[in-house]
Amino acid sequence: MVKHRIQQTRKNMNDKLYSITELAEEFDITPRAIRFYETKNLLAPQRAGATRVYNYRDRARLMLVLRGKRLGFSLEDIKEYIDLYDADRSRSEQLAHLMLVGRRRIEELEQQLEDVQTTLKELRTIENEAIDSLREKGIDPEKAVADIKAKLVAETA
Amino acid sequence: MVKHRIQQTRKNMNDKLYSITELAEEFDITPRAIRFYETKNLLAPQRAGATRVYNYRDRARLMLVLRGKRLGFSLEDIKEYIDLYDADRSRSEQLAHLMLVGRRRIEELEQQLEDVQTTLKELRTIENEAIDSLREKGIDPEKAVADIKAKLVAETA
DNA sequence: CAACTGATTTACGCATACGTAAGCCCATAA
DNA sequence: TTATGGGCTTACGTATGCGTAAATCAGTTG
Repeated sequence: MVKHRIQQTRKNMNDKLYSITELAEEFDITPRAIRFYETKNLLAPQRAGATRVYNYRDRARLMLVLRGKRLGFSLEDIKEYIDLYDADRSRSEQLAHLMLVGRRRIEELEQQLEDVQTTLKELRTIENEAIDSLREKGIDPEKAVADIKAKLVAETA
Repeated sequence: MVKHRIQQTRKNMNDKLYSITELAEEFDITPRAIRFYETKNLLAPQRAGATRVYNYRDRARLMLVLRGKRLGFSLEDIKEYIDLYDADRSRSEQLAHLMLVGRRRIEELEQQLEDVQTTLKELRTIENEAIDSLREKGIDPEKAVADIKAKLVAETA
């Protein structure tokens, strides 16, 4: 029974449809951006008349796009990446192409992984040094940070 | 003696100066890009007359810029990051600010680390599936990839 | 039925990150 | 001395990734 309920739930999830603004609000982007991705062939939602209607697959693709953006890839690169998912797996030439393009991406990402780890180390070192310096001055680092933050917020207003 | 020689070597390394094209060629970018970074205050080489002369510190900064770019950061963000290195460590307010900005960057990079790892997993899965599919078809995956690669190179020419 | 909400297209605008001349200066090799 | 190889500045051009009207249209509400 429980299993059945879960199946139902998941089915409902997968059947769920989204408007462009729903997706925009969920991912904190503008409808304009979503439409722009469509012009770049990153999305292809159904239409109800002229109105775009997104299903869970469209939503998943959008999430891939946004992750790609966080990684600093261009929309063109992201398209190539998404195409890897949708690539025709029947022809062996396509499979080989998939491997080729995928491996290039993997190399890039391995470099990026290294860069991120290096930078994280550096930033944590800087942070720890700052904490030590503040303690030596008899200042509570956390309080100092909170104060600065409050001050910056105040300046914004 | 050996130590002395090492010192000498390092001293020579540190004293080494570079022209703009030398740096450009070393990092596979254009002199124009390097000059552009300077207009954005990411670099500030000495001048011999009008000619830019870069020392090892300038070179290190350039490397930081390029790593930031690989991470997908804007030049403005990169400047903020570099400024963390050069920040005034004497005033406690500066130290607190350093912590604040550094922590924001750390959060971003932790998200990015997660994204990179997730994407790498997905790509490796895709690659392995492609390899399996090709093997099932009695095709040597490595040869297939090499063939596709050669074909694409041929098309370019 | 008018007004309001939310969606669509078309189109111009804008910041980022350089590319690409164009024109000029300077040094060194032939 | 001429020319050839950098380097410099100024300035306009360009691709990417949307933002921002402006005008329109369909559906809902008072």
